[in-house]
Amino acid sequence: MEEKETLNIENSRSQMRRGLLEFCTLAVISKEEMYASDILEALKVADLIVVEGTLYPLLSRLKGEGLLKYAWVESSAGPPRKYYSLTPKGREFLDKLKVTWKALNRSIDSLVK
Amino acid sequence: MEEKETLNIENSRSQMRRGLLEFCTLAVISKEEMYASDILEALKVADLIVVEGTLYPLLSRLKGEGLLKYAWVESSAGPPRKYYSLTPKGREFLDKLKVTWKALNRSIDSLVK
DNA sequence: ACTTACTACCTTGTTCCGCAAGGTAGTAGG
DNA sequence: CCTACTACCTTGCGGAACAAGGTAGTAAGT
Repeated sequence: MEEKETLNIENSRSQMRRGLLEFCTLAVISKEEMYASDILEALKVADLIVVEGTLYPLLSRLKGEGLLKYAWVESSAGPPRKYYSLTPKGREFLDKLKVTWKALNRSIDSLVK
Repeated sequence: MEEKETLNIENSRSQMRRGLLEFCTLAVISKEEMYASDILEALKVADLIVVEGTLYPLLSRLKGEGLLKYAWVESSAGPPRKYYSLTPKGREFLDKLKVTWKALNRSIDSLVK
């Protein structure tokens, strides 16, 4: 029963990352059109572990909300890929999230300092 | 169907705050013993909206994990209050979360910049 | 040309957690 | 004594991350 404790910090870390995924996903796509594997890689480099089962539904949701669009692009090796990019609405949304992020940052720093 | 969009940014903001609540709650309690209303107030001041229905289960969970303890203190006006404080284990845990927070911060800044 | 490996898409079921709403009980004041 | 207030807590719901599993197109070896 006590070995849960070592897992616990990991759980808390996941919780922290949670909710930032949407923001980060939009942020990486805003720099460059990407398909799912690119996005996973970009997030992984920034230590934000995500798995396919999380990303695909997220991308679908963001597309459904009109924040993202995609284009099929044939790959030289393998099946075709969906390359995602931001819609104008997606860019506006990302800008708002950036503001939110900055504010949240200040709030938390004031609590933690 | 389209009026969801105005709600959407609020939803995303909540998602961002999510996962940071545990961290912030421990952080405010670490500065000073507090009971639930104090904690709610402290978080509200930092623009982290939380409600009772969120906080009570969280406090119970953290107590169950041995990160918090509490002492009953009689109030001059009203029912007695549970004043929470961090256990030694809670302090260690909070320190780890601070490190996590800093790292997360850097990661996200690198994605967003 | 057929089988194997690989890549890329997506779905299902579980679990966790925040939240809205509602519920209990002790204290104080008219 | 009864109404208002404060402080505790629980229940039911919904959203989202994740693990695991599933489909299908392409390529490469024999």
